[in-house]
Amino acid sequence: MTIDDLLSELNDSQRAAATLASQHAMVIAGAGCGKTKTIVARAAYLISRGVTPQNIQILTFTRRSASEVVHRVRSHLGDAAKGLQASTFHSWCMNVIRMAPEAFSCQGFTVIDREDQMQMFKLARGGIKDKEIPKSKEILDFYSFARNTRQSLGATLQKVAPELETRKQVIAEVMKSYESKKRERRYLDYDDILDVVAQRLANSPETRDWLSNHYEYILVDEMQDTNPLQWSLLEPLSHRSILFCVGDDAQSIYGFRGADFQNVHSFTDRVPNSVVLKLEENYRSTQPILDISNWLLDQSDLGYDKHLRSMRGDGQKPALMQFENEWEEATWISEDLIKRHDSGAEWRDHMILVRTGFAGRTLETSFLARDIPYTFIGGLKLLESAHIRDVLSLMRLVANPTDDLAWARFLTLWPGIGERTASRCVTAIAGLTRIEDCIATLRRETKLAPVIFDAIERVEQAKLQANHAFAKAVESLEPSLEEKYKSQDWDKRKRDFLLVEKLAERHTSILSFIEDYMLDPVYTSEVEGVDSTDRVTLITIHSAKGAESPVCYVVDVSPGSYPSVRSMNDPEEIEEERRVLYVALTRAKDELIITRRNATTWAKWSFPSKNNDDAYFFNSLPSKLVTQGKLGGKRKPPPPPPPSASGPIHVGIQWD
DNA sequence: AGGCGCACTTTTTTT
DNA sequence: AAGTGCGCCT
Repeated sequence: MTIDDLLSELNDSQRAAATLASQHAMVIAGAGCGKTKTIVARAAYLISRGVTPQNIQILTFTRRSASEVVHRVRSHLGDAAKGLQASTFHSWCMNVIRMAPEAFSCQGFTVIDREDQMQMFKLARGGIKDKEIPKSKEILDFYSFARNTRQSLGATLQKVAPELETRKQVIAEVMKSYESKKRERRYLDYDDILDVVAQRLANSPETRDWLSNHYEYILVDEMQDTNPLQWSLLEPLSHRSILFCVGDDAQSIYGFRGADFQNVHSFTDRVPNSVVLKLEENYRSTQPILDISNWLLDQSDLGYDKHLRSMRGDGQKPALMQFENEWEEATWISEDLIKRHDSGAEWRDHMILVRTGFAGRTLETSFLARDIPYTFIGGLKLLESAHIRDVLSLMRLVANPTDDLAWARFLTLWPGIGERTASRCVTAIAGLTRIEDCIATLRRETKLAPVIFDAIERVEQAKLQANHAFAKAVESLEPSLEEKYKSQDWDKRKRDFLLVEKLAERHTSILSFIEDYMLDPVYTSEVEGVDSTDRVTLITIHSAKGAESPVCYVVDVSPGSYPSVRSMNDPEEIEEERRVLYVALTRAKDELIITRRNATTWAKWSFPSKNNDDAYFFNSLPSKLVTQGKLGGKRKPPPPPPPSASGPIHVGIQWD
């Protein structure tokens, strides 16, 4: 296929965007208006005009969209597209750091995830007995929000938790302690990965020149969800590289991570000599699906100024189904899926959108019981599950002996060693950077069983090949792990080990393996039923950005859930909830099925003061926009009364 | 004192 | 699924 064929598939506005001359641009595009298509065409166009693929960096939100973009450009241009890079901000920065570890002073660092961070905050908070300071999870959220918005702690607290401003000093102490421990142990948290690069770009003209020389063009997808920290990566490069950003203010759903939906509007102020282009024709959905989505935005006081027009024309009205409770809802969805599959539909054409990972669990159970093949995106990630973390802890401490979170986890796997003993061992080896020194010290000063040292040494000998190291680690830990998980799906966990070993084949270094899968998650449910690729997608709305499906179920659109009871104090958060629902509704191509149920007892009970019904987005939903499903909540007939007593009962063994 | 098993609660959203 | 709290055992 030639570039002209590709361009002729676009409409005028898309083509104008894709073939824009060398100028910074912000493309504002509604849901389903061909954002990905335009980015693909832009990249292909640039390459066809002689730009070296290596000099184009595409930044997307998830690894799925990254690989999709590259795949599509390749399918149009073939080998000419070789070397084209698309990645998430995090994996991009990680690659940059790997290109020149010395320039960023990041040799031998271990990337840590949220759970590790929380563990550290827990330790940092531990010494303080004040009951009024927030939980470690909250402090972590404040910390990360402050860094992503590049605000001071004071400004952050004022914004997200004004009632805690008087506690600022204590909270600051906890954060300082976290930061110094993090440095000592050579950890990089998710925010560090971006910040390290951002700091160098800001302070080292040399680094800035070196990096901007790499990129003639930077293409950014989902611009509305980028935050100030991410902007501090783009801005310095924009002096030499040309930015091409695509986004939709109405789909901004990462405010909790510091994104501001206004940023697509302020683009021309922030970037001199830039243009704004708009894509307004929707090719994804039929008009009735867009009618309800448009209606939802119209209800907002914020003027989104969005009216999606379908190029596909009329279609089926969305269905709104009412249920008594979540089990009834899950059962109906499962049975509806089976009905569709029986009449010839493919599983893969169905997507179930949920607000929380937790909410997916009931559906998961229901699918498992009925043998409906599915993938759950946004659920538990393979490398985050307890048994894999156990094994990784041994690999981590070998790769970075100052990693005492790993030491603590590894040591407590052995019988007779609990938190206390482990922490004493960790103290004994504090500051030692060579694994041999750690082993020697522990042998001398503690009474750890020799098998423990054998385990470490065996992994040490295999550390130059990640999959071998993993296999050795599993081998040594298997007896302990079997004991620990024997009543908890041990067979399934055992299968996961083989899978992770396979994933590790592509990697030599342990640290690069861990980095990669930390930033590039594999979900636990992708692992099961590897045989079939025809599966239903169960997905959180936040993970569903950019995704689409012929048939979409949007689950639990009930009072108290949209907006969520937790957001009702803050008008900004309510608006974000509205956008979350908007994203969900606009994923559907042909059929949209919205389910809801009576407010959960949980919501009513834990937030009794809130009137869920007043804020509910569908309160004034015009009935002509949907087909009301028959009320699923038919009450069961009352059970028959128990029979009355009919004489004494004799129980016991039969005597002959 | 420290380890460990058991019952109980508790879930926003992600890199 | 994992965290917390409690009480028993070594």
